[in-house]
Amino acid sequence: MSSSKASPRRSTILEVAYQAGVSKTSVSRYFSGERDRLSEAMQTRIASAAKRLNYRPNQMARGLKGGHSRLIGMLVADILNPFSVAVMHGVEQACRARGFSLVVCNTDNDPAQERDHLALLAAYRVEGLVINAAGQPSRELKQLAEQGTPLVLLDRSLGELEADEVGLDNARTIDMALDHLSSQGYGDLLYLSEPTSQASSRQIRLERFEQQRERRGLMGQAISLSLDKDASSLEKAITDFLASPSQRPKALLCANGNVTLAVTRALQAQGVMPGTIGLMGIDELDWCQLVTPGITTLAQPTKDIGRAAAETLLQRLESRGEAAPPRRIHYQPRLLARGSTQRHPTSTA
Amino acid sequence: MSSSKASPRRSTILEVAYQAGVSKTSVSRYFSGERDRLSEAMQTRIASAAKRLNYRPNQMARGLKGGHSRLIGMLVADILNPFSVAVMHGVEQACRARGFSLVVCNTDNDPAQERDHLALLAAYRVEGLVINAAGQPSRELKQLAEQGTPLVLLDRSLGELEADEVGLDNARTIDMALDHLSSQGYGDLLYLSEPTSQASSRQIRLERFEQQRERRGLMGQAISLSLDKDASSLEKAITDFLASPSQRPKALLCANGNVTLAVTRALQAQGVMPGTIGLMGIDELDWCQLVTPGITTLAQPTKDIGRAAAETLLQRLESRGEAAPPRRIHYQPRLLARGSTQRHPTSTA
DNA sequence: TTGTAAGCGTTATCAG
DNA sequence: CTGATAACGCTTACAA
Repeated sequence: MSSSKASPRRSTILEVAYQAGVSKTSVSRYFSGERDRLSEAMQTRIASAAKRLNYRPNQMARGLKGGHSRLIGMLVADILNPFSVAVMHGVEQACRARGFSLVVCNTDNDPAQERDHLALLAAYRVEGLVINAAGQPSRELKQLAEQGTPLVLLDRSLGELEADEVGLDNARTIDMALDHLSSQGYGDLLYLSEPTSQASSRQIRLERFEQQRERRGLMGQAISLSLDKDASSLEKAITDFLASPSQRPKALLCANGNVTLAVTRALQAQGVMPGTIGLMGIDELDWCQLVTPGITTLAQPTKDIGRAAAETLLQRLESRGEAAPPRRIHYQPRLLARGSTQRHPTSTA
Repeated sequence: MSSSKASPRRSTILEVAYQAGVSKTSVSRYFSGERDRLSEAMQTRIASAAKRLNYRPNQMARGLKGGHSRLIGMLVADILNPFSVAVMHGVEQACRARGFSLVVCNTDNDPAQERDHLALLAAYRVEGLVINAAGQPSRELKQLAEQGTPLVLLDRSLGELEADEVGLDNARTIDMALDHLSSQGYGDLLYLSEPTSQASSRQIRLERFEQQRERRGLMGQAISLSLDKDASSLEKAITDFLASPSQRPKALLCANGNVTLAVTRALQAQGVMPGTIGLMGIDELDWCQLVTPGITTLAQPTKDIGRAAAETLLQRLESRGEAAPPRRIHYQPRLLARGSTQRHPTSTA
């Protein structure tokens, strides 16, 4: 005498067929976009039966039969980073527009989680992969690639793996930063980056900085450190830089949004007044215009990047086995010049 | 003469069984956590065959047979909101820890997208749903609920729908804000909210504000407006408030992180100096401590909320059909008092 | 401990 | 235009 009304089991194609007085096949056709091959009468009957039963085709069964999961997988290195979210947003919209669903997995920059998630995505037979993940291509990833799962690398490239890539033009970005800083009169620069071993884009930026700084005859150095640890190492790096003797105006260049945040905090913790030192960051953040006197940034076109990634992937998907060479798409950043790289006119006179 | 090496088709349980010289069933058992019921010898043979073939069970097939997708669906109203992401992060971790995978769908606060996504999640037979979405329960959602899919509402409650709820203690949150503001000497308050029709939590906060403001004999008012439109209406509201004659110190209270951002921008655009007016927000953001003189906030325990949501859901899942009454879990915020609600001592003398 | 066989809900193939 | 029927890859009684 259980009073709980048994949850009306999900209806199947068979039940719809029965109610409509037609065959499974016809119902299947109705829901697979082949309605034009059914008589008006039949269409109506199926429609009403389906509605009455609240029928939805079971994707699991569909995927099983046809091998089409209509799923795209995405690996995100750090979901708490607004940049990643913005890109993901773009990827998702593009996928949806083409009838694919996106399953996003966050790896927290942890190779173990990355492997787990890849296994999961493989188990669900995703048809393609957008990867923004740590370091070396894991065995899992290579296998997926070998098995013919198309993949596009986002913001990072994985040496051994030949795949499409979408991201920022990192070299050009550094050049733009250097252009701006030196045109503002800064001649002694400290480049601050997160550890480069995990991400190729970090490596490229750092190398380019060193190379171009030298070529342009600017002073300074580049260092990379982990932000997870206590802030002391970062603060020390900044203090040392500030204390070092130099004739030329000093500026800090932050390799990404995380660094910009950490540096801004460190500066504030040490009571360094804005204007004492130049400050510029790669990646635009909500608050960069807000904190006095405004932080100059190079903004990535996150939405474009996301959309491009998805579209590159879906194109591969459509032209299976055509073995086109890998595509590399690199976007230009946009300079948002603000007060943090404006030297005080008063001190110039 | 195609040179493309045909992508080695994904291997199946049958192939593994064949290679290992055993039956499908044994392989299935091996991968379903029933290894202890297999002889050592067999385990080894299966293991090596599986590895050799790089075999992974097909979740689609699994789900089809057993009805267990091991999938949890989550609807997020606005993925670009850091609060949502933080909560999502918590949900995801908790799900993963219990062997479930999370499929996140962003609705951009759009009922149409919400319906689409719900249909999708239903098609993939998710076993449970975490919902943080707009307005009225859609027909889709009701049907899912009726069909017995457990769901937990996050940060918002949906009138007609009886479901578990996890979120902030909104009334208490408003009270804490009022306590803090009045203890700091502010006596004329403007409460700024996004439109309340979509989200119950916004409604509760707004009503509570009006009620308590009056009860405490404070001056002021509450208004709600859309942030999407041009900033002018917000700026006007603030200007009017500032211009209105009043003997008592004025303060702005922002209903959530989005509002805090918009208000901070508006204040800056109008050149209103910090200290001229009090400022406080619900939701902590990366930059609140950064913008001078630091913005006072009430921080939500996002991770706890996310975890609680997932765990409530998974518990329901385990105790099917026990028809326990809905659970309501409400968390307390944490006050982070900063300069923006510190009245200038100098002006007090 | 191991294997056999019957589905799970769809789609694809082939007839009518 | 419509409908049987055989897969798809896996789990799960039921046997042995």
